[in-house]
Amino acid sequence: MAKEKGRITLQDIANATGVTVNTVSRALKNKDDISRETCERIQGVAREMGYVRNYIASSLRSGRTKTIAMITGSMINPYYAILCDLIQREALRLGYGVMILCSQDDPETETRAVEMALSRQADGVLIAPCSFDSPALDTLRASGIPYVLLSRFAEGERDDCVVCNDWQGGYLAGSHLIAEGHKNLAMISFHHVVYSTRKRFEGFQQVCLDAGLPTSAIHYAEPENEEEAQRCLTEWMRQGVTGLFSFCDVEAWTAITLLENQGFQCPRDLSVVGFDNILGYLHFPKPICSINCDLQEEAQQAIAMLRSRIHEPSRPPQQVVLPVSLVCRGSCKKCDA
Amino acid sequence: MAKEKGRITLQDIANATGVTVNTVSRALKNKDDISRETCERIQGVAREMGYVRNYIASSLRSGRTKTIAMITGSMINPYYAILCDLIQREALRLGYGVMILCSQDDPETETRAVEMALSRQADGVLIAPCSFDSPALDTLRASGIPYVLLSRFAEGERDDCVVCNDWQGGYLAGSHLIAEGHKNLAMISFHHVVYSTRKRFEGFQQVCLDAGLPTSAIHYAEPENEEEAQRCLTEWMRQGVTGLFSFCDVEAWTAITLLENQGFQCPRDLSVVGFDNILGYLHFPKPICSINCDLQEEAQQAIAMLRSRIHEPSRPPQQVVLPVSLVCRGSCKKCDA
DNA sequence: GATGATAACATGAACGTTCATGGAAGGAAG
DNA sequence: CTTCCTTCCATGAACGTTCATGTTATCATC
Repeated sequence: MAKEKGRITLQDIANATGVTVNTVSRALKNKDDISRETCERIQGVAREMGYVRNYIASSLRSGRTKTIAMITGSMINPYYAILCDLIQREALRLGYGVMILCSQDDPETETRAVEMALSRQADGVLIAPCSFDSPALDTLRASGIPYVLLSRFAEGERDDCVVCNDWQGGYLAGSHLIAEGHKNLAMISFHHVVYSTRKRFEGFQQVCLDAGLPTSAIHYAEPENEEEAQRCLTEWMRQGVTGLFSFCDVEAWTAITLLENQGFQCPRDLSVVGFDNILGYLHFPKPICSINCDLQEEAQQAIAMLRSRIHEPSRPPQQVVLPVSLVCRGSCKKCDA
Repeated sequence: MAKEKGRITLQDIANATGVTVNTVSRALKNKDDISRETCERIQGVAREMGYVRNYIASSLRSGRTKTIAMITGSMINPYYAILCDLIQREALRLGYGVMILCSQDDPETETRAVEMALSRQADGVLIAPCSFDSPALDTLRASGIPYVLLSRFAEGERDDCVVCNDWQGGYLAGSHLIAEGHKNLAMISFHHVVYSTRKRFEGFQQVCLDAGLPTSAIHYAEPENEEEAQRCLTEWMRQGVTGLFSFCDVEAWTAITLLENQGFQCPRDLSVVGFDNILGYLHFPKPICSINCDLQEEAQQAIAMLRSRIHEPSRPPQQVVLPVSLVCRGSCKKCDA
């Protein structure tokens, strides 16, 4: 039954069933214009012969590859790894393949990634760009390929994007620390991811001001490395800071460890709130309060938006901002002072 | 210069330069049979027009897609996320795209993933299968597509594979604990990944026996969930276990946290050695002794092996076993007893 | 100056699908 | 019986590239 060499093609099935390739194609796609029995007979033979559709040939003719590209910084970052996993899961469910491309936060590599997506004729691109003035973004916009920005806002609202409510997250984090009685707070962010960091701090700052804290009790730092962070944290402890908001969970963890190196303990000496709630996904049971964004929701929304863009290329850009919530898990305690 | 609609094709460049598509194709591939000046002229015009090769059309004709599929359980597991990142990085360097497919350790989804890889005409597949009797593996073998097993041995050495030395890792972990004076040891593995778990325990057991420990001082458990793990750990502490070898770092962390819930501390009450050394990649500074395998080496070897299989489909299967080493970071201390 | 070799391109077909039509058979309506 | 409409399938072309094979010039060789 099977051919001598290579894979089974529509022609092989056509020969075996006595119809033309076109009829086989339509039958396998369950199109109308095919009698029920012919359709079932053809599908039966196809299954029996172990046919798998050649998407390359299919794509060349139809112009659709049923493949999307996901461009992110690095999957060594658990946040992006989880997001990629969820994106891939949703895509597979819808019959899409996902080509994952990591830029390593390097603009040149990011451009190569975009070119790879274009040359592979991806139906669309999901991208968490390195920065807003990324040349890769320009290439993407100029190419005409559908795309959706992830986890980052673009300026001017000219792009489709899905993002969590960074501002609200910062507000919630601060509000939790304040509710626990803390009156001397700080935020730390190791890498300055322009948009997210700024928005999170703005929300954090706002709740502090709303609670009547003086600006002298609202600290902020963007240390370049662990040594700098160490010095910064030590200084904050000396100044009587009792509540810390960290840009993300990984960095919260780092901060806690750095503090423990100095003999401090969390939450005894410092209450800490993180962001992303990745520890929930990672099943690391170490309890860290965090701001949770439903990444599965983010993944599904992103793919839905991309698909709508694919089917309606000229619709106006949409921005989806996902709500966040506080997950309280024990890295915070009531302030004694 | 640009076309009205759609992308630039070889035909467009041919029209612009006054040669045929074939000549353009050869020029862009730097083939011989093209004069130097024509070649450079064509490449210049192509660059100017913003041409990107349509790999779909290219693949249909040539039979090569320059795309590989990577099938793994889940990228929520940092170990696989890191591996995927490194694989992708190496592939991009060599001009390959990577379609990443996660099986969620579900055989049915894994089969869908293999079918996706086949239908997309991937040049080859890297797979860390759910299990050895996975039906997806049978489909893969029957399809004739080049593939390499990752992180898992197959029985019978009939497949190409790249794996780290699990046995040696277990031996090293045990040897470190013994060198620190521990005489009552245990190994814990939450999920029983058949091959790796068994090999790691065999190595661990061997070094214990070599050191003259009685079998009553070599404990082992495969708890199904955290409650069971909790009971198990508590029991071991009661029995005087002072050294623990964990299947992987994530689980080591879980174990440590479970112990801390009971008032125990690491390394004060229990010395712990993990596996995979993912904390090094994740920049989580929490010090955990671990067995390190060079994942970048693993990624490069895997891709090299896959490419050699692609170019020489009938060569005998190869097995590469990568050496491991102990990374000592402070979750162990000398035994007081 | 006839022969052959080589360089530099052109020509036509092919990859496996899908799209746009075409057209035969059968039934219903007038 | 004609006309018209379905239903069901066939025919031919097309997607953009690459492969195998032709076809000229150009130049050296004897």
